[in-house]
Amino acid sequence: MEFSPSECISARIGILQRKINTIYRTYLSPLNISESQSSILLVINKSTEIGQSEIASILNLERSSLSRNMVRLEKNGWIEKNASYHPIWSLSNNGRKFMKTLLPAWENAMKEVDGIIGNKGWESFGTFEKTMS
Amino acid sequence: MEFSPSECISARIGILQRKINTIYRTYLSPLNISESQSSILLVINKSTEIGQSEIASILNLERSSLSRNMVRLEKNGWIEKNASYHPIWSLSNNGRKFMKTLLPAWENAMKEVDGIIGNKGWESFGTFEKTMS
DNA sequence: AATTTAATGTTGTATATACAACACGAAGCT
DNA sequence: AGCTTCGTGTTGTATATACAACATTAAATT
Repeated sequence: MEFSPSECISARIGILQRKINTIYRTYLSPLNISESQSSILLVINKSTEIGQSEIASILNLERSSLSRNMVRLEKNGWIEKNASYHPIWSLSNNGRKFMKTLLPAWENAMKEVDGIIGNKGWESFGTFEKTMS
Repeated sequence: MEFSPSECISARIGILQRKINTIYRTYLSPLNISESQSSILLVINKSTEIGQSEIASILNLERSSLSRNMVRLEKNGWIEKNASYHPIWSLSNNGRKFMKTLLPAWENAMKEVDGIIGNKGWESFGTFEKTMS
């Protein structure tokens, strides 16, 4: 037996993500936005205009998963598309306004994580991430 | 601005988990079991007998989330409990049999991840994990 | 230009997850 | 003993995710 079950990388990374997302939710839920939706907004905000498949590629999300996220974000009035099929997405006016409250909340979540993991955490995570890319 | 949005730890760890789970699924789905359910079976298998709240604590799962996972695992016939409330769980005969096919499949998933991340990946992940515990 | 093929988006179905609210049971307290 | 409190388990509701199947558009081939 080469590996011990307690080493299970999938279980371990799942535990870590649940811990991190719990922290994020304390900052994001007052704004009525989830971590997943926040991630997508950050991607759109960075690119100004971006195709749906490119968002899926960046976040490694299955097409159908992203499709449903986009419906939710659009329903919340934060994003808009230029066509019904193969849409190019951008933030709506409302969405740009919303980013002004989202970004500070997101920064606070990042700061709390930073206070826990420290430089050592950032560095080791970055090293691990590179081995997966 | 202290952090750049592209550094978002929650988004990044989500991407990594989706990548890893995709690998796991190629090995586990032929056995008709999900990664989450597999993780729980590994925990029960290790402890022989274990309370539900302890499983939740080990995997950092919300009570209600675990509750539904247990229903699914029980429905699949892999686990059994000694009481209807505050149950102590253990593998069923069927479950013990199933572990003989699950463990090799799980090992293959681990080996594929190992081939990607290598020693550097394991070490950096372990370092990161410690900063979160 | 018409047809075929590939890429992309959505819908059906199932699992996974969390929070809130509720239910139950075990200790403690009086 | 009766009541209260706390820990624990389940159910209601919403979001998140993936795969399969289908729909639609774009691209390529003839």
